[in-house]
Amino acid sequence: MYALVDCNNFFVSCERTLDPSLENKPVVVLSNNDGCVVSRSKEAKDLGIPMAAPAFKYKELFKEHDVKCFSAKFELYNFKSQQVIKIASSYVLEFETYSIDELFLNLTGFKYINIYDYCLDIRNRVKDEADIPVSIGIAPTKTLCKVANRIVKDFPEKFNGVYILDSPEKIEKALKWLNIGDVWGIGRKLAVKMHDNGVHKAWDLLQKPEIWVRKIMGIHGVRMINELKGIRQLELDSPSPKKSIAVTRSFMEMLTEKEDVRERVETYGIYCSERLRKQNMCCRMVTVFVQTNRFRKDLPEYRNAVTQILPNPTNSSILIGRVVNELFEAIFKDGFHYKKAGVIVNDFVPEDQRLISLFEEDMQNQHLPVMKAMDAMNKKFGKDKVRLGSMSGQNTFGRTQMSPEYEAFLKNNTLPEANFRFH
DNA sequence: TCTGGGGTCCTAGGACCC
DNA sequence: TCTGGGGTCCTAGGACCC
Repeated sequence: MYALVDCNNFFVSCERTLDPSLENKPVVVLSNNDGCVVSRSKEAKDLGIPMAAPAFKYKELFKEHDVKCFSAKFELYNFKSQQVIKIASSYVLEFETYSIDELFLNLTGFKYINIYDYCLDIRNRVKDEADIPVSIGIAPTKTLCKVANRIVKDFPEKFNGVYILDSPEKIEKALKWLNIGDVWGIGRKLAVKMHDNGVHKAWDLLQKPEIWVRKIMGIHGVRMINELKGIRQLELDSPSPKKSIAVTRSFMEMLTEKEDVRERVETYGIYCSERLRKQNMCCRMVTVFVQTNRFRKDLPEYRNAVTQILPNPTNSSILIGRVVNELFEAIFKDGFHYKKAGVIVNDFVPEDQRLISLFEEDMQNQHLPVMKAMDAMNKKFGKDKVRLGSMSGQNTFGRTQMSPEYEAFLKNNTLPEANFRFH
């Protein structure tokens, strides 16, 4: 059996650890620029605030019900996440950190202990020591663990935070209850296709011929039906090195000046380079994209992206900045209101295993010592304290005022390196 | 006025090779 | 004039996840 430990309303729960008076009140956490709702307390969900709701549309509702809003504080969330992982994973020999607020535990071989009590103990200790409430779903496959977790969350008073989904009877009952759109791996598009074909509950999918599933969903679908039947298709993964790094942001205000957008894009390129160096990796491909505000139908729309393959792999901010600049020149057009831009790097090679083109000058090794020195200084004195001339160093997105509790938190905690897919 | 960010994997189709 | 077939590799785009 596997267990899925899932933090309840994770970002909101983190906020509550700083300010316990938020308990039992509606609370939301907002994305960068305070644009969207990315985490909601139960009370906020009950008010009908959907996930990813644009904050501006709900201003009135927030006011009316005194919903507490917070800007995202990723340093805090990472720190709390590490605490939860450390406690929960200490109970097993093998685990997988699935995301910032979820981890799978391998309970295989736990024959002679009561799994329910064991997991209840995990839950209580995480609550006591990290002050984060979690739900635990236990089942023979990862996909069924997700289902079990869903059941825990939907019937809180019934299950006390832990539910085991093991017998065929329980599984059948659960799948006849679960909407197809709530199955792990069914997104919005697939849910529509399912409904069009009379598949409304998870159970309905199991009644479809495999050929059909294969055609509609590809290889995912076949894996999914087996997982739902309790036949394991997905193992626990060990952390794999990243295959791409992206820095993309919406701008607070729309930008029309070429130089303003250029400065942003170059800065994103430099951030990508820094993150590459942190992993001692070089990239062979750089992509730059720019786009206008897709919601403003009254303004002309434009979006474009372009990719370049580098002759020599690099992680030098200077070299990547230069490429970003060229690519930016290739796609930027005057006369548009730009809202978002980004830089993505991929196709990685370790710093010490680079293959160099015979014909192209290779500056990587000359730059590297300077770059590493810059990184060291920024680590010591603070982000962007030492930077290239092309960066303005201005903060690019707004944040609400930091609370005294958070200031104190930042001061008192050495923050671990993030190694997650963020939500 | 105001609408997130960062990832992974799969597939179809084109280019190219023999 | 008529012009095969199979394989690989790469890429763009689409789907999903949190």
